[in-house]
Amino acid sequence: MAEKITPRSTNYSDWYIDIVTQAKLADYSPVKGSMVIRPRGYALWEKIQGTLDKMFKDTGHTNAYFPLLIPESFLHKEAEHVEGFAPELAVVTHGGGAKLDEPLVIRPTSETIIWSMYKKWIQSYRDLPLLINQWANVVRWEKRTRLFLRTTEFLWQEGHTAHGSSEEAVEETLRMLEVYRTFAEEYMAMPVLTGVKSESEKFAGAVNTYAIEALMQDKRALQAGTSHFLGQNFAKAFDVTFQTKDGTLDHVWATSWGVSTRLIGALIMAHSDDNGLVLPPKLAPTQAVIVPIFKTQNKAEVLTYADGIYQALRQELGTDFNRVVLDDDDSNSPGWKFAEWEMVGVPVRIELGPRDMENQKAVLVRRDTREKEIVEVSQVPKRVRELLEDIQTNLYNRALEFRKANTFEANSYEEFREFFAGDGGGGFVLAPWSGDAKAEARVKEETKATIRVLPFGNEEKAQGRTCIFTGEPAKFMAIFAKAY
RNA sequence: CGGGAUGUAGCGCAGUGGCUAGCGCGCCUCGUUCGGGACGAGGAGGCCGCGGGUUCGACUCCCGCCAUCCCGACCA
Repeated sequence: MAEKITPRSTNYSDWYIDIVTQAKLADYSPVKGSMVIRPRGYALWEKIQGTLDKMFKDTGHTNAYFPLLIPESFLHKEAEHVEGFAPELAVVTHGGGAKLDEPLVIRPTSETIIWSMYKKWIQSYRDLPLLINQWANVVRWEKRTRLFLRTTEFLWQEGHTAHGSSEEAVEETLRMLEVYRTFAEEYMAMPVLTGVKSESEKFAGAVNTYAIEALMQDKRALQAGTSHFLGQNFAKAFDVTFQTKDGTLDHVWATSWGVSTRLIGALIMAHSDDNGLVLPPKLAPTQAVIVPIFKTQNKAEVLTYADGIYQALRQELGTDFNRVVLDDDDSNSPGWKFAEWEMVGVPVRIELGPRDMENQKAVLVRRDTREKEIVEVSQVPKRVRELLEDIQTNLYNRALEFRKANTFEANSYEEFREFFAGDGGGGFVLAPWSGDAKAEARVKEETKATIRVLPFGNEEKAQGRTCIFTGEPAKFMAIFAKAY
C-alpha cells in the first residue's frame, strides 16, 4: 500500500505538500526554506517558460542575462526599493578567502543592476524602447516558506523595459499584464482578476503595480503575476537619460514585470484533487499515458496492440520525449499504475487489455472527472485530442464557477466580516473603499483580508457610494481576500 | 522573530536504564499474479540528530546545542 494524500478537506496545507512531494514535483533541500525542483516539476516549469517566452518574443522582447551578484550600494540608490528589500537580502561578504571591500547582494530582483547597465546603453530616443527579459533565479530571505509558493531561492522571469514617454511605458505595463492574464486563463486554465494594487501592496520602487490574482480552492487569493510601471524612479536613481528628437534631455520611463515558479503552486491549488495533481493539457508534459493490461502468457500480444496505439498517438500529439508514455513496466500492477499516473496528473489515460484487444477497443479515462469511456481503436487519437481540449476548457470553467460562487459584495463592514469569519470563510469580496491606508491596515488586522486589486473601471462604480470602513465617500471598489 | 511539534533503516512510525533495536511501506532475488495501489518465500539496509553529564551499563534519564517541519507577524 503506497502512501496516501491527506484529503483536501482534512488539512489543505498538508494536502498541498503531499501533492508536491508525492507527485515528485519538488523536495526539501538541506537548506531551510529552499527546495529542489525535481524533473517532473521542472518539466512543468519548462512548459510554462516555453509558452511565455514565445509570448514575450511575439511582443518584441529579447532575452539577456544579468549577473547574480549586485554591489550593495546599488540597492541604496532608490530609496523605496532598498527599504522594501533590505529585510530579505542575502549578502556575500567574503570571496576567494578574503573579506570584500564592498559586500555583494544576491539579487532579490534585478532592477538596480539592469538600470546601471541601461545607463550605458541608452543615449538617444533611437535606443528606445529597450525591451529585455531575463530568465533567472533570485533570492529573498523569507521568514516563512512554502514549497513553490514562497521559497528562499526561486526561478522567475523579469522583464525590464525603457521607454521615451510615460504613456508608452504605461501601455507596456498593461500589455504585459494582459500577456499574463492570457497565459493564466488560456494555458493554466485559471481565471484571474486584473487591476492595480493599493499603495501598501505595490512593488518597492514602483509608481503603480498591476497584478493578476487567482482564487485558490481554499478560497484564498494568490498573486500570480505582477507588472510594474516604474515611472522615472530608476532612471533618476541611476541617471539614465536620453536625447529626444528635439534635442532635449529627459529621463527614460520604465517598466518591469515578472512571474515565478509560484505559478506551479497556483496550478496545483487551482485544479488538483484528493487523487493527486490535475494538470491542464496545454501545460502537461505528458498528455496521455497508455497502461497495457497483460498476463505473462499474453504480454507480447497486448504490447503489440498497445504499441500500435502508442505510435498513432505520437503522430497525433507529437513525438516530444514523454509527450505520450507507454507504461509497459511489468513490476507494478495495472491498478497501481492507474493511481500513480493520476497522482502525477496526466490528463488522459488509455487502458488496453485482452478484452479491448479482442474487440479492437480502448478504454479512455480523463483525469479531471475520472470518467471512463470505451472507443474504437481507430478513433483513439482523434478522441484523445478531443478529450484534451475538453479537459482544458472544463478546468477553466470549473475554476471560474468556483470563483463566481465565492465572489461577494459587501455593503457594510458587518457583512464584510461575515464573509471572512471562521475557517471556511474567504473568497473575493468587493467593497467600496475610501482609499484610506489606515482603514486598509485595520481591516487586515481584524479580518486578515487585504486588498488584492482595484479592478479596472472601479472608480466609476464607486461614485456616490460610501466606504464601508470609514463612512467617507468611496473612491474605489476594492477586491479583498485573504491572500497567500 | 514568537508559538507548537519532531529528530531511530530510503519513507512513515513503534520501542525498553541491560542481553542480537523493531513494525509497515519501499528496495533486491526467485516464483505465482495482473481490468483500480496483488501474493508467497528469501534477502540487503542503523554513529537511535550532535555534544556533554549521571551510571557498572544510555536509543532510553539530565543539561546544552543543532536541524527540519507546522502555525502566526513580514513577503513573488
